Amino acid sequence: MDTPVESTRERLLNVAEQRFGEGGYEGTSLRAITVAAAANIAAVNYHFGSKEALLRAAVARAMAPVNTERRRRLDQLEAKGRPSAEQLIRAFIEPGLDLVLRRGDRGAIAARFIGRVAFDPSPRIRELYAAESDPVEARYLAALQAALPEAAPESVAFGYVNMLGLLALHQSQALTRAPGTEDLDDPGKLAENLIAFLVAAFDRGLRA
Amino acid sequence: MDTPVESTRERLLNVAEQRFGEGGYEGTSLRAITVAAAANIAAVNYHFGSKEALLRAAVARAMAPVNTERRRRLDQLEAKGRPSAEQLIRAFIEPGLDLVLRRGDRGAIAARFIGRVAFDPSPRIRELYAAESDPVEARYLAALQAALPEAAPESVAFGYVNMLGLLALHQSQALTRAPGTEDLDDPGKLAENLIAFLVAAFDRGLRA
DNA sequence: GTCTATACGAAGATAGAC
DNA sequence: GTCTATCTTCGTATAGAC
Repeated sequence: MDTPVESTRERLLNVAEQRFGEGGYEGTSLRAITVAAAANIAAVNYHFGSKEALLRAAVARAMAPVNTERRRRLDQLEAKGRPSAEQLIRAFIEPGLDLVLRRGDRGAIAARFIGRVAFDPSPRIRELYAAESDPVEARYLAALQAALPEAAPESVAFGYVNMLGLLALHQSQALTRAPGTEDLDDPGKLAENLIAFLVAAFDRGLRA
Repeated sequence: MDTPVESTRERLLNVAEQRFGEGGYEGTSLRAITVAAAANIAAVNYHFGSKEALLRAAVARAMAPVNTERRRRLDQLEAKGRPSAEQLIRAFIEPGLDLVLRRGDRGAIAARFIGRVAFDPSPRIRELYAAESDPVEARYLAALQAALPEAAPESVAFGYVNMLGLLALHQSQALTRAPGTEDLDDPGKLAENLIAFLVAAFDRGLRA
């Protein structure tokens, strides 16, 4: 087997994912990233163009498998008829947490990174995340509305925002859990707890 | 009537609340704050000691009325017997959103600020927020557990984290709402929708 | 006690030589 | 692709005016 050395570009993306997830975008210097990636200060500018473009590339790379899996599950569910709210919530949450389930620490780092980006204080940065998750968002909203015909469209949108927010919250805490919730470090348990919480809220907590 | 001019210290706190809420802690420079507050660059260091100490003072000032009101409501509820989950959730959420309800734009700025601090990428900063909300947290957890005797303690803690997260999410969006949820700009409607969402999730979405 | 002017070292970003 | 030089802006510290 080969042991292909990671390219400078890949090392920069890996380190950026880790450091941006730890300290946020503004709180992480390019110098810290390039030192940890054993690259020159100017390498970021060469490979990506700017600090923000590096972030954009890292978000796109981290979100790609999540979006692919969500699309796949939606296709599969819709091929069988009208999906239930629970099926849709599961199809949304599990790909987000599978990052942690299936890829170990590497995936947990990616999850934390994604969660942090989704909650970043800067609108510019949240828009990056929104742009990456937009493609499937409209499909989820339409399917959720069909599954919950009695709920007002604004209520369904409200529930979707909450689902996105709670997923990002737990993703961003993937490596730093709050006291009293340590047993949620098991990503499978966390997924089931979160899905149960959201299903109850969608089924009975949305207004007409 | 007097029209007492705000002190430099007050102007710095007001501007910090606004700018930190807009751009985050790392994304906001002391220079931007001092210029907007018509103060000298060294004023922050003189009045507060450091940028972080300014943040700490702003958090304490913004959280004080929220904590006072939460304590008052808890006292009142517990004087009447064992409060329900819905009563407890309401007593937690409403003071957080009343910032917006009762104090107009000034309150919305404070709410956004608090929401952003609660989700800051830096653990140091989140701890500032946690330290300010800690005093009432233990009382809420105990009361929620009593209201939901069949739920496991970890599940109650999980629900509490979610409640805190969703409140912070909607607080931080106080001035920048997502498409499709504009009508939640009415803080009263937002509060009722959020409470209904959480009550359903607590009552039927927590595991034993 | 308050506030101002000024300076320092670290960091972000980029242009151009190699 | 890499490295160096350079410009700007950052948080902080200090000396001294009012």
